[in-house]
Amino acid sequence: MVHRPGLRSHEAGSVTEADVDAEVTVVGWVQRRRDHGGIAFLDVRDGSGVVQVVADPDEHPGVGDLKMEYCIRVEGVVRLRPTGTENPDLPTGMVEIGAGEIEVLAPAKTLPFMIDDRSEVDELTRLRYRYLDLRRPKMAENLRARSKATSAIRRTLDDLGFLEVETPTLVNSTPEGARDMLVPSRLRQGEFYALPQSPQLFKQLLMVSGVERYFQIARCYRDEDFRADRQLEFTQLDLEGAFWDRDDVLATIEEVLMAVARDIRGVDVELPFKRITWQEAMDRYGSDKPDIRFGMEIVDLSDAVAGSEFGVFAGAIESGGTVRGINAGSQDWPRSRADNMTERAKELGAKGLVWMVVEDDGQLRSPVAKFLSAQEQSEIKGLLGGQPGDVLLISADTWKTAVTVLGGLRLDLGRPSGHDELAFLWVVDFPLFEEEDDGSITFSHHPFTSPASLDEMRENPEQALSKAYDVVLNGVELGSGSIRIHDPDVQRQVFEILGIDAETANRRFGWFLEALEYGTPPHGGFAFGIDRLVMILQGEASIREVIPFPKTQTGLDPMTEAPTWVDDTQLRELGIDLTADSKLRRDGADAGEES
RNA sequence: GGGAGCGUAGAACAGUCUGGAGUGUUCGCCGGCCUGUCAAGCCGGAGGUCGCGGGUUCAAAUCCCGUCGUUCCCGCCA
Repeated sequence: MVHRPGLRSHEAGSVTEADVDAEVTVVGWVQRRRDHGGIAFLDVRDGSGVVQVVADPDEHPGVGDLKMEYCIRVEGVVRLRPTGTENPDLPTGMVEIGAGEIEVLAPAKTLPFMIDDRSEVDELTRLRYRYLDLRRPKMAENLRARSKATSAIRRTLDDLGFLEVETPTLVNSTPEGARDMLVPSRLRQGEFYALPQSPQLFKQLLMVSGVERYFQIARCYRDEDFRADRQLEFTQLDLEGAFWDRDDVLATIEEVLMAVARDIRGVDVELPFKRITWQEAMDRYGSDKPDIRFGMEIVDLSDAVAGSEFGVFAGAIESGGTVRGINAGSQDWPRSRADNMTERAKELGAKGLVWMVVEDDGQLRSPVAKFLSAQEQSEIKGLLGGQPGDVLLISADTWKTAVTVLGGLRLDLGRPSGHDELAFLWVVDFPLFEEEDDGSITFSHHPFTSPASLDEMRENPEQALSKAYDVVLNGVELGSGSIRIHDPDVQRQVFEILGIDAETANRRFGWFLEALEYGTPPHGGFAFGIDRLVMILQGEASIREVIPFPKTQTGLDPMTEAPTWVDDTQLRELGIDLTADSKLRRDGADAGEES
């Protein structure tokens, strides 16, 4: 099947010197009009690029009416631009089209904002007119990149013999993990579906079903607060393989990610990706998703200050905590900056922050210097490699808080702003469980993750490792996976450790436990966020830039104004009553719209 | 749930700290001129509920309180 040209003979961006003297028809939007009175230039843009059309106003008296973003069709003859007027910045810059016939296919209203990459427009306005925003070259390129990503994923997995299988998007709600997006049932009043947070259990069922290699480009939903890299709905590559162990999963994901990076960036990522254990990631970078594009690693200073007279240091160590530091390098360090960093440290959970500046003479300038012996100061400086001008930041706290705080400050102070470099990283050997604030135990990945060792899980669950792994790109968690539990008895034990008693487990997951009873192959898989991946590959700071129609931080689509109120008839069918407060606001909003 | 920033013409901003007539810049829009531009240029013009409500004041875009919207962050996100 060939590409059908439709109304055009040539794509605007593909007209070249080879087409000189050819009669061509191009269609597209008027990017710019430069009207010199006796001659007028039109930049005509379609999906492929821009070509210059030259019109004589005597022959085309209407050319002056062609405003920006008018949709037009131009017939004409391709010719070389006169010497000296070529535009080397444009792929079509050697040629132009001498206009024969110009037809307005559709006029355009005055634009709410300029369709170019130069103007920075408020995001609310962009989203209200997203269809215009998507015409901007950068956004059009982001759409294409996204398509390339899914295409590379499908091609790679198809080659590897994977089956693309769709799983339901109306599923059971589960109270664990993220808040579910709920959908009320009409046929079963009072009951609710949930939109899936991931196809987790269905893909495991597919392993039981004999689908040995499954994938799906799956829309997933989590009803949690927004961030620059979080929306209510997002798209994941979800995959699973039977008779697999960890390295089979990692190698497959590496193949996929390499293919996507190659298709979008044109670079070959080095395989295999680096690997780091969770413990090492936390110790060195204070994060389970380290950005390894820069150093500024966390250093353990506990031994150097164990006997210190400085109560903050000594106290932390005596109570089982630790003292850690980073060398933030050469920084301007006025009092205000120091205060800001201290505030930030507190925001990240610290009680305070010790800062030191290495002076030209090697002395440490710090509010706490007077509490530290010369030897302690010297050891701190030595361990952190402090050179004159360097700022040293030290946190004394529990291990978790100390490394997390320094990890956060490290990102604030050292993280590269762009995404030119692609630093993929596997984080492996995650803990199986983690402790909640109330002391209870919860899973760190999800409750279907296989423990690394059954004995360890039973005897020492707090320390037990899991067969879970994350892939990280430039400090962003792209996704995670694990080898799953395929033995129903092990699964029941994990539920029990999590405080889910047998009766509850059977009620909620009995159907799944039963499925595991029928010869379930060992299996494992992975899921990564396509939005986040494309965001980084495109050098964007927010996933909204690579999602065609995203929502604002309060879950609003400014264009369609979703979500909207529904009337009582609809609610009655669903057996749902609004609270008095919601009703008031709804009826107030309705009245407001009518007036 | 909490913290911070922002909200002034169709767009992006300056003006707000230190109150004094809606004062200004760039782009767009309207009209005119212009035969080689490519973010064309030149001349002229229109366009404002300073988010909204309240307060202080002789006087509020500016100060105070509240509220709405938006962005970023903390919590949250298996």
